[in-house]
Amino acid sequence: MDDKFLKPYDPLETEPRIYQEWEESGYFNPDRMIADGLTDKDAEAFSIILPPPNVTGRLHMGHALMLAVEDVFVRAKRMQGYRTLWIPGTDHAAIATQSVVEKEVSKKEGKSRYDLGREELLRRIETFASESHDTIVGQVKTMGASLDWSREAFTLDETRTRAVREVFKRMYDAGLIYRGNRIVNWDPKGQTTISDDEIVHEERTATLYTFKYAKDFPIAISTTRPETKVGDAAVAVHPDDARYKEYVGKEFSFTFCDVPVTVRVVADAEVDPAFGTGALGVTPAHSQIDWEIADRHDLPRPQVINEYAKMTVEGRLSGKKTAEAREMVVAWLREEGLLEKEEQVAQNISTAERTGGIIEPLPKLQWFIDVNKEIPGRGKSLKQLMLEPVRDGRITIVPEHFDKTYFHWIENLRDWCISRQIWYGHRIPVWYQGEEMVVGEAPEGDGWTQDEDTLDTWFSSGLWTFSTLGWPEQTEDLKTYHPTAILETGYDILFFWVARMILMTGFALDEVPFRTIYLHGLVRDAQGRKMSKSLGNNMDPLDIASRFGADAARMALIVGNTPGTDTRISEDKIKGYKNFANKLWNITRYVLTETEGVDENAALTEPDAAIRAELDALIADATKDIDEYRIYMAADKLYHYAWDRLASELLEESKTIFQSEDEAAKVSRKALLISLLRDVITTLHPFMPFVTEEIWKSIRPADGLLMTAKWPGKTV
RNA sequence: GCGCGGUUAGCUCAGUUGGUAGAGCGCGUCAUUGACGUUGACGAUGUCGGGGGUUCGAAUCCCUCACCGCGCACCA
Repeated sequence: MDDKFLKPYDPLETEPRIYQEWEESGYFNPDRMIADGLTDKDAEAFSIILPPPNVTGRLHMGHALMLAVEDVFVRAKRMQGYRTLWIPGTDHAAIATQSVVEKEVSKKEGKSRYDLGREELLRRIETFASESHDTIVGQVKTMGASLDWSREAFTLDETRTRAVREVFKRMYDAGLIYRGNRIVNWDPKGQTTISDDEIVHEERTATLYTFKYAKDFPIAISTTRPETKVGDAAVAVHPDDARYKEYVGKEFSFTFCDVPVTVRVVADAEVDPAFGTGALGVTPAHSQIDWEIADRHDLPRPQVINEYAKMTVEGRLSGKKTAEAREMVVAWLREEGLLEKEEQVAQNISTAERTGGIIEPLPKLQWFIDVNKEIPGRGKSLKQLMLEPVRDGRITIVPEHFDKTYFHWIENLRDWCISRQIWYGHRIPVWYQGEEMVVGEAPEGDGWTQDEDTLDTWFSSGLWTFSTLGWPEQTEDLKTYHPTAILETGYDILFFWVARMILMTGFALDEVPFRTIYLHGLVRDAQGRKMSKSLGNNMDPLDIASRFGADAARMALIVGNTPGTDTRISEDKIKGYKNFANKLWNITRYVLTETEGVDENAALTEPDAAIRAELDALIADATKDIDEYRIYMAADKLYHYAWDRLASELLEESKTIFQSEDEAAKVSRKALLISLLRDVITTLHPFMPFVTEEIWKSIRPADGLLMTAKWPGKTV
């Protein structure tokens, strides 16, 4: 027996060494598996593309969960003989990464991005991104992820840029991408537009003011933003509202807080006659809903607020911030005796997810993807392209009930604003010269200027399953591994990302990006709180791995964690699985000691054969659990078998047998123990790859790496 | 407002097609030079949120109510 078993299992010493062996073997790469005859070249493919972590710093426990779950599937399938590929990568995460670096620069040097300039800021971001990348790769390896590093991708590298430009051009040519002047979500703090999904609603109390524009104006209106009223073009009332019927169609001009304003009274069914005075002051340029009302009634759209959330009108409000302007307008209303009522109301305010800035709806010339337009030659819209595969079962969501959330979101989807006024990211592939415009690749010759804006980061992540496989080239990888088998990610990015992948893949490849969406929940602390910097309850996967081992962290994240449900993690739980690793270690020590030199193929006695059959049944069960995405159950079953059945019962009763005079029983039991241990270690490998691999070296020294061993009972 | 999920042992959660409730942690008692104290044995605690229904039988299916959490939308 190996001397190493005389000491308790030491994950810290073992894990990095084992990972290095795996990497050096080259077997994370399926081509190598095939070349060495470990995988059949005609075997069914099984592929997962790693959701690329943002290069914004370090990984957290949510990433550790993602890696653990995906590695379980990948290792199990690899052992079952599938042609298995798991591709790593990172995401440039445009807006997220740029804000982190901007904050840093502002804190350390007191400089804004405009002080640095585009080129210098980009240089800083790239340095930061590359450092983050290296940290992240190190962390991913620590967790034991069996990723094929030879195929690593980055959302902003050359191949991915080619894919982005190609999709952009095809969508543009299909008339799905258009440039339009529309009201967008402007983040004055980040100085960029953002999509609807990047908005976070915060509940606050606000004052609702009820007043008339002028003494001789017949209708009172209510608003929480009186400063915007200098940009009003209409007052809208419900068509059936008897109170205001006589005014519909009439136009009124007056001076409102030094600003000349003309409003028309219009009838619009969207207006709720029961709210406030039943009359709505319409500010087309600074409210989404009002913009739509303006569409219906052909109203002018005077802009009165700029990109810095400052007033652009003449008079006393000129150049004032909106908050200050609001107070001035209220003061003016009081002076003029126009204010009728003030009340406190609860209000959801829109803020930008990344910067916390309060969103200012502004009309701007931006790029959009039309989700409702029929795709030429396809007879359906992008929206339908997103709905159909989930409806007809080509894509399954685990857990299933999330399909309702998915449908609900898509049905309410509006055109996707894809241009951003930040500098880090894929620059919009459009070049201008005078009236001319070229889309796709840079045109020859001088005098062309590229669009200043960059693309929403989700545009490039939407291509991830096929851009990582080399598209638009028709590569072997693309043919073999696409569609991918599983997309495993957090339910919180179902819309941001998952839906966009279905959209992009449906459009570009007329295919689904994956067959199954496995959604994991949030990892919370022992008290059920979200992990956050401000609470100081973050767990660092590296720290956990160094104290308990990555195997223990993986088990703790997987057992009892059902898809779609948040999970709590505590050091106690992780410690429990560290003990389990040691338990396996000691089981091995006992079996090795007792079975030295015995015939492992000896015939089993009847009772021993029954025990062997019992494990076969359990493994069949656990295999089915893995196939049906219940890895939390598979892990739990194997854990209990190893500890409660194998160690506590079978090993204990073996002691009696080994002390007895029954030689046949002894021989049989020894062979049995060897075979039970071998299969327990094998089937636990996807869950606890390090300790099982280390044990394998001692129990099957001639059989190569456990990661390439055959899964008992099931092959592809 | 619309939608989704949850409510099971002190705590955290499993419970796959309906068949008289499970795990981990914690707690209690006992054991011990044993493969392992990172141990073992034994033990206690449950009107499975309330009510109703279907069924021979419901934690599980249906209806309803309550509370908690989340998502989307949003009233100006």
